[in-house]
Amino acid sequence: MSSERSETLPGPGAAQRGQNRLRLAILDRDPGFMQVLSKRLDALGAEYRPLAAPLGADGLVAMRLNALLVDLAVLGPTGWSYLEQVCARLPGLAVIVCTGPSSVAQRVRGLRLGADAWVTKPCHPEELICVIEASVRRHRRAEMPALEASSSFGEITIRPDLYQAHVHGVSLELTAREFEILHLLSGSDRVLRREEIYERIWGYAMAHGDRSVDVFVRKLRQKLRSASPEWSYIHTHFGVGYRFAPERAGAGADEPVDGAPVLTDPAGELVVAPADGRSQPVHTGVTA
Amino acid sequence: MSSERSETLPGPGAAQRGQNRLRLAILDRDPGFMQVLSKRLDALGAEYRPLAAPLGADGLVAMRLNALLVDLAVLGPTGWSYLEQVCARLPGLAVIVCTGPSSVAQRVRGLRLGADAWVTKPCHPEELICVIEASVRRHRRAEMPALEASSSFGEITIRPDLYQAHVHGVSLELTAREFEILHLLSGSDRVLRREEIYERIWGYAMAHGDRSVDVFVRKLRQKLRSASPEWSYIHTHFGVGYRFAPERAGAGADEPVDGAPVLTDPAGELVVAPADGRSQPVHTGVTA
DNA sequence: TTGCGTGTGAACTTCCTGTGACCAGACAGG
DNA sequence: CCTGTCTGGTCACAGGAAGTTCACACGCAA
Repeated sequence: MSSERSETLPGPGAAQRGQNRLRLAILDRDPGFMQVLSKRLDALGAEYRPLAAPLGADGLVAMRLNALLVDLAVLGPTGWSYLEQVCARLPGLAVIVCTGPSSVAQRVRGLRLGADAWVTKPCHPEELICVIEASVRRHRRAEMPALEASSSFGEITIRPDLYQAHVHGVSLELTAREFEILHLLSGSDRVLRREEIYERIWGYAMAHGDRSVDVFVRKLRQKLRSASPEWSYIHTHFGVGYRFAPERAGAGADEPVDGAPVLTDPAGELVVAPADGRSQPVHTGVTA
Repeated sequence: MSSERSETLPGPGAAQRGQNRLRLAILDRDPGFMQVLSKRLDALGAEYRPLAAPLGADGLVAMRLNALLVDLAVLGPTGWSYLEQVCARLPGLAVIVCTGPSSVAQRVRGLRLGADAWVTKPCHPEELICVIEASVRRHRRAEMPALEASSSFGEITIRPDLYQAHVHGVSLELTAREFEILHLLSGSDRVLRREEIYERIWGYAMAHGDRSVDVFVRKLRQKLRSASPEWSYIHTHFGVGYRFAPERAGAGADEPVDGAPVLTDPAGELVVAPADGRSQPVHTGVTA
C-alpha cells in the first residue's frame, strides 16, 4: 500500500493509517462531469460512488461517508427538502452543492439549509475537489473519535482510543511507544524494515546501528507472550525486519512442558486466519 | 497568553458565554464593501472588527474569533504565507478568503493552505455572510451538542447549563477553564492527548512545552479529590494524555483508615459502571 | 567455521508529569 | 481612579517512568 501520509508530524500518534481517505457519494447526472471528476478522485485515492437517485439519510449513514456532492438540478423541486433533511440528520457529513447557474437567493437558501459549500457549474474539477476537501477537513476536526476503530488479532485487541492493547479484557500495560509500534505493525500486512518502523514512529531517520526498534520489539514480545502464551504475533525476518501476524504458537513444543500441555494441534487451522498470504511459512526466528 | 476575555459575561455563573454569536475579524480595504457588510453584520447581531493590517496568530487568538475574513489583495505576495500560518496555528478558526478575480490555481492554493472557503468579489453580502456562517457552523458543531444535558459520573454531576460541577448538590467551585476541561474530558471516553485538549479548549495549537493543561488537570484533581475522595476521575496515560473515567479510589487502600471505613469491596463492581468498556483497568499513573 | 544480525538483560539518560510558588491582567467595590 | 481578589498562565524543582545504549550470547547464512 502506498500509505501516502503527507503528514510531516514527527510527534506520536504518527502511526495512524490512511484513515484520512475521502469517502464521497455523488448525486449527479452529467456523464462528462462525472468522468472528469472520477479521474481526479482516482488520482487522489479517494473512494467515491455515484448515486442514481437521492438516497435516504439511513442509506447514507450506512455508507460511512465523509462527504456528499449533489447537483440540485437532479432533484428538482424536492431538492431543497432533501438537502435540509440530509443536513439535519447527518450533521457530520460535508454536503457540497454543485449545480448550474443559480440566483443569490438560491445559494443563500442552500447554505442556510446546511450545505457546506455551493459551487457553480461549470467549474474546474480540481477546485471542486479542494472545496470538498476543505469541508471534510473542517468536519473531521469535530469527528475524530470515529476514526479509531479497535481491532483484534488472535487473542489481542488493539484499542487506539485507549492507546492500549488487551487480552481477554486485561491490559497489556504497554507504554506509549510500545503501543505505537504494535499498532503500526498490526496495521501492515507485510514485513516492515527497521528503518521504516523507526521513521514512522520516531518521525525521523534511524541512526545507523540504532537498536531501539529491536529492544521495543523484545519488550512487546515479552508482554504479548505473558498475556497470550499460545500465540506468536511478531515474526522476525532475518536481515529484513519484522512482520505482524497472529499464529498459534510453537507447534514443535520445544518448551519443557510446565503443566498445561500445549494444545498441540499440528497443522490446526488458524483461529483467525488473516485472509490471504500473510501466513507464508517464513523461517521465523524467535517470536512472540 | 493574554487571557483577555472581552466577553459580555452577564452573571457570576457566567452560564453560556455568547458562544453563538459570530465573532469576526475582517482584513479588507474596500470602504464600500466594508460598509455594506457592516450593515448586514449589525442586523445579524454579529461582533466584528476591521483589521487595518494583518494581525499575528497570537493577536487573533486574543480576539477569540470564530472567523476571519480576508482579502488576499491587501496582503500582497505575503498573503499566502500569512494564510498558511494562520490556518496552521488556529485550526479552529474559520478562514474565508474574499478577494477579486483569481485563477483556479490561486483558489486551489488558498483552499489547500487551509482556507475554508473562497468567495470572489464582487459578491452579494448576504451570500458571503452565509458562507461565513456555514464555515463557522461546522466548527461549532463540535462544541455545541452537550451544552445542555447535565450528566453524572461517579459522585459528580456536570452541569453545562451552570458551567459548574457538583457533588451531592454542592458546587466544586470550578473556574470557567477548569469546567471546560472537565466537561471536555467527561464527554469523551478515550484518551485525549494534551494537544487535543488544548486545541479544543483554547482554540488554537498548543505551543511546545506548554504545561497549562497539566496545571489545570492538577487543579481539577485537587477539587475533585477534596469533594469526592473515594473516587478517581482523571487518569494519566504516560506519554499520551489524560482520560476521564470514574473509578473507586485506591483499592489497595494504602491509606491509614481515617475514620469512615471505606466500603472495601475488593474487586467489587463499580457503582456506576458507565455503560460499556470505559472501565478497563489501564495502567493508571497518579489519578484523582 | 566465520561473520553478522538479532535476542537479552541491565545500566544509564532523558524527559514527562505532579507540585507549589509566583506573576500579571481582569473584575468588583469603594 | 485606585485597590483587593481572583483566575489564568508560567516557572523551576523533584521523583520516576520510559527510552536508549551497551556488552554479551545465540543462531542463521555463507
